[in-house]
Amino acid sequence: MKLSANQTWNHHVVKKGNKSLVLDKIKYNSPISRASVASQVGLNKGTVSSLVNDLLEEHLIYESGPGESSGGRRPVMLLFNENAGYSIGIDLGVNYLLGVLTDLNGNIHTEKQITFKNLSYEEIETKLFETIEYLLKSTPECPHGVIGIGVGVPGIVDKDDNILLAPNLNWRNINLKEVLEERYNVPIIIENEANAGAYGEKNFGAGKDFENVIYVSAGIGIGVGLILNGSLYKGSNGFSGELGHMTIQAEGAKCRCGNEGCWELYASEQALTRQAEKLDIPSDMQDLEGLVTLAEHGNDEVIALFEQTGDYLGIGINNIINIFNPQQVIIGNRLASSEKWLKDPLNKRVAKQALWFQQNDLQIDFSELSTRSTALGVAAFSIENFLSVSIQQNNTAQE
Amino acid sequence: MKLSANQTWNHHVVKKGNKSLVLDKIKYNSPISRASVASQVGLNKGTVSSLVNDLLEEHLIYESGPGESSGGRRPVMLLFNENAGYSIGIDLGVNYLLGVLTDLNGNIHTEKQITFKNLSYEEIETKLFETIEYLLKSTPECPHGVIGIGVGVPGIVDKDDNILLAPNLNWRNINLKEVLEERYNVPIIIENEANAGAYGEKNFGAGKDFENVIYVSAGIGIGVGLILNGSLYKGSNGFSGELGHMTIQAEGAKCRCGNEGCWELYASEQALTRQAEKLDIPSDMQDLEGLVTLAEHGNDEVIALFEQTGDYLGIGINNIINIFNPQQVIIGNRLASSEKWLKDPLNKRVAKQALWFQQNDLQIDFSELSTRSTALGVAAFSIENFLSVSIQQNNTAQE
DNA sequence: AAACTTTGTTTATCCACTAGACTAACATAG
DNA sequence: CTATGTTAGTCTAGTGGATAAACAAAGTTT
Repeated sequence: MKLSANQTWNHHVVKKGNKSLVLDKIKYNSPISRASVASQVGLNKGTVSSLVNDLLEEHLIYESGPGESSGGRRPVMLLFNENAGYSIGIDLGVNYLLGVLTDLNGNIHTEKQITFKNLSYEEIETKLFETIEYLLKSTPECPHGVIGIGVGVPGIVDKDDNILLAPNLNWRNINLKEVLEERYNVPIIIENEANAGAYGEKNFGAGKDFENVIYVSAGIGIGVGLILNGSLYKGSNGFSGELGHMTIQAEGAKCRCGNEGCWELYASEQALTRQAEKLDIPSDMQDLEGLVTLAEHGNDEVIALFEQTGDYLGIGINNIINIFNPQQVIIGNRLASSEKWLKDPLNKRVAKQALWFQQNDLQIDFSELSTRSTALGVAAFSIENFLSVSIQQNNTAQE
Repeated sequence: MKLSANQTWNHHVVKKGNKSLVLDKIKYNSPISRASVASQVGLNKGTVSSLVNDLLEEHLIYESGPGESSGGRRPVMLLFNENAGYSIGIDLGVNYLLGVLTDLNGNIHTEKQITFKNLSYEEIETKLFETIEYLLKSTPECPHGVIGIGVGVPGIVDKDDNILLAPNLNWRNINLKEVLEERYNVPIIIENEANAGAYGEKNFGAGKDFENVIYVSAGIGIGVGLILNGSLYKGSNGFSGELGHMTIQAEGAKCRCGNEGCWELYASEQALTRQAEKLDIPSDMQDLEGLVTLAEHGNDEVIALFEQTGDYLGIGINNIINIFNPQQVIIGNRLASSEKWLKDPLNKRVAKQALWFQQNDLQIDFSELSTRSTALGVAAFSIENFLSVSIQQNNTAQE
């Protein structure tokens, strides 16, 4: 928990902080008794009892039957009520839309995916509404209902959740947040796809155990989500992580961004398919899915292409390691499906070039949530927000 | 203020937090009355009175005479007691040693610089002791004496303040912290030179007003200090910011680190002097100082060399902007002395290539503290540490 | 001089945490 | 089955620090 700027410290803050500690303890160590919470968190038994009662009233936790005795009175076990509310997360891709309805632990309750091509903003908006409403209808009865809707988009999102630019969708300056807020009247979060993916993996996927995680979203382009000291770093305007346009080849190929030698010209899906055009393969096999099929069938040229891409991925990841000294780098998004061929050349490049001391305690993994990282990530933002606000509000709402 | 892991919230924390708020208010807005502190910080008048009394007892602040009346009783003005203690900061360079004694506001009270060449570790240690003892002797009488010693080194420092590797000094695995702790019995901080420089500029120099500042220490090599969300980011083992070994030219020139095309091969002092060797200039003018002199005299070849270096600096800084979306990038260390010739090509490169939205609210500056960034930075670490610990201790020490 | 303002202290009250007593509910030994 | 010991959870009194409001001090304004 962190204090917002210019806020003073008082008993309110203390209670909120401790309540959050207790809730977290229960969430990640359930089932657990009040006594164990007290001794593990370091709070007094009475304090824990009182906070637990609050949390029970708010339906954020519940009591299950008595647990095993360890030589005395049997404890009442407490569990996090993952069904106290549900969160909607939407991954809005360039030619697909993936919506999930999750409980408060990120378990998927309903999932809906549609694909499309070359739709206008209005048409996509309609599809988005349909998806959200489908998910809303599928929400089970629960104390808090749908606690928020999050949308991950392949573009630049500023501090006020405005979509400044989504090149592959041809969007500019779109205030999707306001539209959704008016229509659904729940908290809305709009976030860059890579940031969301990073948050998804950090909360529910491969990054659960680490504090410094860099998520490389390798899709048509490359975006990067930065989890530093356990929380998402967004930069001063929300534009951090544009590592796709990091120069790895001075005086290299021209990029549409105006720069030369950008990483994503060498290591993205786009780079892969462009190279594939030069090969002697059927034109309907020149997309990622086609190339994967060909590689599965042992096409050496295509496999070499994947390996080259893996190598270039390694160059950028080596830079990432030097810059951030992370505990973990996760490769996600579309290219993660080609782990099989990317992994070895990537690891080889890093092993060869990364400074020796950087290679200790370093882990390079592929996405665990696969195509769901982003959708689960934005769902996680809402959940996080709900839990902290909920704890605050009920503090003041008490008579 | 941030809570350390696994700590609970109680009255103590509240008091510490508020005391810190009050002290900061006085420090950065002095002279200021109790009443103003209360209304500006948002605390009750009585609370402020009590906290101010604590701070007075600890000599961290003092009362000056009465201020101007604004229609009622005249206020008693409070000021931060910058002379409550002094901090020693040492910049241990490859061939020089700069020591400063500063007050708690980073004002330099005593300064001592020596230069040397090719000394062994033991010899440098002796020089270091001499400098420290000189500074200790020059410390004025004050309530808290010397509150800490910090040393900035040109190398890799791990989480435990061990100097893992300082290539240009030929040091490996040196525990300077322990040596100094035993000898001087005050808190010791060892920090990488770039991290310290970043902290120095953030606290006392060009970066005072910003929360996301990237400090590029362009010396023999390149190191980078990262101030993210107002505090120094060190990575999971303390090895962040090795941007000197960021690849900007895949398949480029070989670096001693084992990698190819590292930034510092193109944009450091080393890069500059290596290029200078190829020019037709006297060999005793081939170091940075000589090149500066030649450039001052209008040597076109040398000026072109500086400009090329500025351009390459721009490439890396463009990467930095894409990665961090900072409010400010500061170029410091030895190359900052050549601002005159580096600035334009650097800015041109960034203006041409950085994404348009990244260029808003972005400032690229050269060091304000010039050669003193690192020394002041390590001094600042001790000060920061002293003030927070001091506030804590006196909380418990009260009878 | 009287009335008003502003500063800073004091007092009473409130809130959340702690320590420790107490009650409840179990296990185990005899 | 009873006595004793152990663990879980609640209750009570006490404490620390914050707040609100009254009050005292020291001005200015009319």
